[in-house]
Amino acid sequence: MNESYQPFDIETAAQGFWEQHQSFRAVEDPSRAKFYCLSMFPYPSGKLHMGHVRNYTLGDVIARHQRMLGKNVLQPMGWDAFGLPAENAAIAHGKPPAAWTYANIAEMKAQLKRLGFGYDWDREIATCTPDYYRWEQWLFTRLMEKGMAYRRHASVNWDPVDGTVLANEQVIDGRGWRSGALVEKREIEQWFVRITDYAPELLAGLDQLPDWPEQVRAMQRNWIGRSEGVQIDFLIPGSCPPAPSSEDRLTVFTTRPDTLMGVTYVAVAAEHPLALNAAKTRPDVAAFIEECRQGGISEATLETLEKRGISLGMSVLHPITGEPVPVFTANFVLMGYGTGAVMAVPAHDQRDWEFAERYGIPKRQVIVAADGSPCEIEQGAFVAPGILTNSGPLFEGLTSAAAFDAIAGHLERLGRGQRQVHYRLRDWGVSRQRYWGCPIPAVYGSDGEIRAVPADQLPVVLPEDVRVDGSGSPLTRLPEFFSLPDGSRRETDTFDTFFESSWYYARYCCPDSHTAMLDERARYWLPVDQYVGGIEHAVLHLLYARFFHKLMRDEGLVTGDEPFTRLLTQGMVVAETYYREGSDGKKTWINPAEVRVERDERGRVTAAVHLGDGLSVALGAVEKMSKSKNNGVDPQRLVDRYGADTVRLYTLFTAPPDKSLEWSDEGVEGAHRFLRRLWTLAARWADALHLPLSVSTDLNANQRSLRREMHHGLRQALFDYERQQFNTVVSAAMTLVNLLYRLEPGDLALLREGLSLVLRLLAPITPHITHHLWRALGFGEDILQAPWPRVDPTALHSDQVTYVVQINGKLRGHITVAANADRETIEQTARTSENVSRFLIRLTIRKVILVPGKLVNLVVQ
RNA sequence: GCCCAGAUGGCGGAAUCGGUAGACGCAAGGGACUUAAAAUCCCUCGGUUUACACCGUGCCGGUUCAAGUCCGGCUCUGGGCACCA
Repeated sequence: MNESYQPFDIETAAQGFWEQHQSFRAVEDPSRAKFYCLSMFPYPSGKLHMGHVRNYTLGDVIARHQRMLGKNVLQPMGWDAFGLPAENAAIAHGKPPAAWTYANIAEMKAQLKRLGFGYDWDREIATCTPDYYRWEQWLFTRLMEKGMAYRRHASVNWDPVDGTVLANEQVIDGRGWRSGALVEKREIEQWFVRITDYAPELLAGLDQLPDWPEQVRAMQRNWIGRSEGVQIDFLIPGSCPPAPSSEDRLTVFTTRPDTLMGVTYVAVAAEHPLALNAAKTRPDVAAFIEECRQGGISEATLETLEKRGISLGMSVLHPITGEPVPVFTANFVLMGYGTGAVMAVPAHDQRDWEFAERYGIPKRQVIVAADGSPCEIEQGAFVAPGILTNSGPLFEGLTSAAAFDAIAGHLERLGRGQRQVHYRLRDWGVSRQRYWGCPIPAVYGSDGEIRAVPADQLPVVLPEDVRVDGSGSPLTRLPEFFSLPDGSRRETDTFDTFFESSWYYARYCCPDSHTAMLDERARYWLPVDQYVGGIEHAVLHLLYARFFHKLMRDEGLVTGDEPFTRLLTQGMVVAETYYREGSDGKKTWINPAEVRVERDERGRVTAAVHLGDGLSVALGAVEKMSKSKNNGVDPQRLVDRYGADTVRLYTLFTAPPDKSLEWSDEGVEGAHRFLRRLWTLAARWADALHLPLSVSTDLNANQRSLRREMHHGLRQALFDYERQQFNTVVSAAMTLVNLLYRLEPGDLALLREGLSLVLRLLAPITPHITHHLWRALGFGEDILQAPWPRVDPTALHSDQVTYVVQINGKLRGHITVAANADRETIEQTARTSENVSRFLIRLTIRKVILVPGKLVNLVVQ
């Protein structure tokens, strides 16, 4: 066996072995338990980044672990190939998006292979191919027929200079990213899918997902945002009550009907009909509405705006008192949520309070604290539930909860209100006015009718030979695409790219099915047993995919209600940032690869120096690897230098999967050092291990103790595999290797056992080196086929136990007693042990806490 | 602004059910080997202290024989916010 570790030779050989044996080809086999392990497929941006490497290493470790446990494993890979960056590249470099995308796919696929991930490449998918997207077009036409898809007006970001719709990402400080023009909101007709019809089920289903992180379920729960409230009508004076219509009343939705008696104004969205109506005669209102049209549509932008409004100069009638209530239009009321109008109670809602302060609107307190504690509403809103006051004979003195029912019931009897369940979740707007996406399969007839493209005319193929220049979608300039012989016009919008990523997990089961979206193979493999991906997808992607699964279920395509049984959300990869500040205050960011840090004698970083010019650079914050901060580390450079196993080991060892991973070059060096140590250990004993075992199975006391340590470490590693805490799996493996270094020629049996354990424990993590050493040490042909290791319970047995002795909870000593010692003996030994007894002089023992096998705490006074 | 996380040595992190804080690794310091360097091996490594001991898990308070872990109140950092994927 070679004395030194040569990762490139053994990694190439191992990958050749797997390819030759088709080790990762997944074949349906009803007689075996299946395991479907899926990592979120990448957008083919050009090169793998460290986030990909981390994601796919985690997925591969889980897949290989399950394979060694004997499961029939499916682990596929593909490409989320539609999207904005391809159009940006087309604008910047004049490359057609399709060519750019396919070139990137080829490059990234080679990188994935080089990292040794065990994918079944026969099932590879690229979402930009008609074979794939035709089926989501087909599903959409089914949704159109069912009324699940519909058209309505919705806001987009509009760049008035480029004359194009902008993504939120392309709006920077309220301006278009290329033109620099102030962005406006524009209302256009768009396609929506009724995800809100499934809101109750999407919410309830979260309770059926015990193996999802609670954090993700909480985020989805809040996103769906179920709230119980009351829809309340405020009549518009002068209208005719006996003939109710939407014109004679202003309807608001509130979750706090108990505060109804404290309403001092009503606010409507700038796009609300009442506001638009007032604008016809009021130039100041028209100007305010115009002002509200400025700026982007993202919620973060809208919610951080300064709260402003203007009176519409009209009043509506309070549904119970009949008093007039002034109406404002305000920039914080969203037309898209509820009824686009809210009742305002400044005394009991902080936003209403601030608005009232600003515009001199009275505050009327109608709730007091239930415990009688004072609350001064001039200092701020009192938002907690409490006891009603100033609320008239019907409601005075009720609790908030009782008042909810009493007021809601009263309004219902009056015909002025109705209890309702609302969801924060909005219907999914799927239209994009972009080129590089899946064409929406709809046609607008010359008769004005909107039709779905018939199934036998699918797919609607996206033309790939186009010029993209950033001024609107090229499809709208391609009559050969949109103009149909019968005079009708094809839809030129494309789908949101979340459409493709919402069902790809199912298509991997049968990527070659040409007659149906999914076939019976999907019923074998689904649901996905383990899904791995970034926490940033906690809400949108993971909610849309759950929704799509239910849509496909209702089409009879899949069984089961949820697509992903277990979810692992990995943290981000972050790194140090370095910069230099120019005289104009502008920062130039310097890549960590070009920087050397200097440390003081205690290892603290004191300075950083540019490798090029030797001059100092400033240290920035530790941030997510990004182009803008130039702190990305190219995984390819590391693979080239250390090999795939080192990169895999490092990403797993350096942080727990769900936490952010801070990059360190020295850490990579350390991971590599460990693999060299493993190699050296194996090389040292390779010849001896090939001899027939002559060592007796009777172990001496020292060997029994070593074997106990070994199985203790193994137990830890197996436990951590189950809970997917791979950083401590690696720690346990390192501890085992350290232990094996202490063994001598007389311990060959232990060495053989220990090495076989360590190699199998590491096989999912560093598959290449373990593949090689398994064969080199004569354990077998293919470590993938080896049985998963098990703890030998007899190895763990010991007849002595060490106890910690505390006095009043402070550590004072250790004692060792027989494993079967009784309570009396343990206490006696603890009291009289050397380090302990001197602390007990002149003190009385009040109580003794004994935790069996662990600890004695003497409570003294 | 709203929702969700996180904070432990110089650094990444460990501590499984409330029971020895700092496993494993990195960096640093000292030493061995070497003509030298690299590699490798050995020792030290939270703070104060000669020592005994005391202090120490973001901050303030509480529960408990015992708190990094549980409870209440904060601070700061990060992720998401519906057209980035």
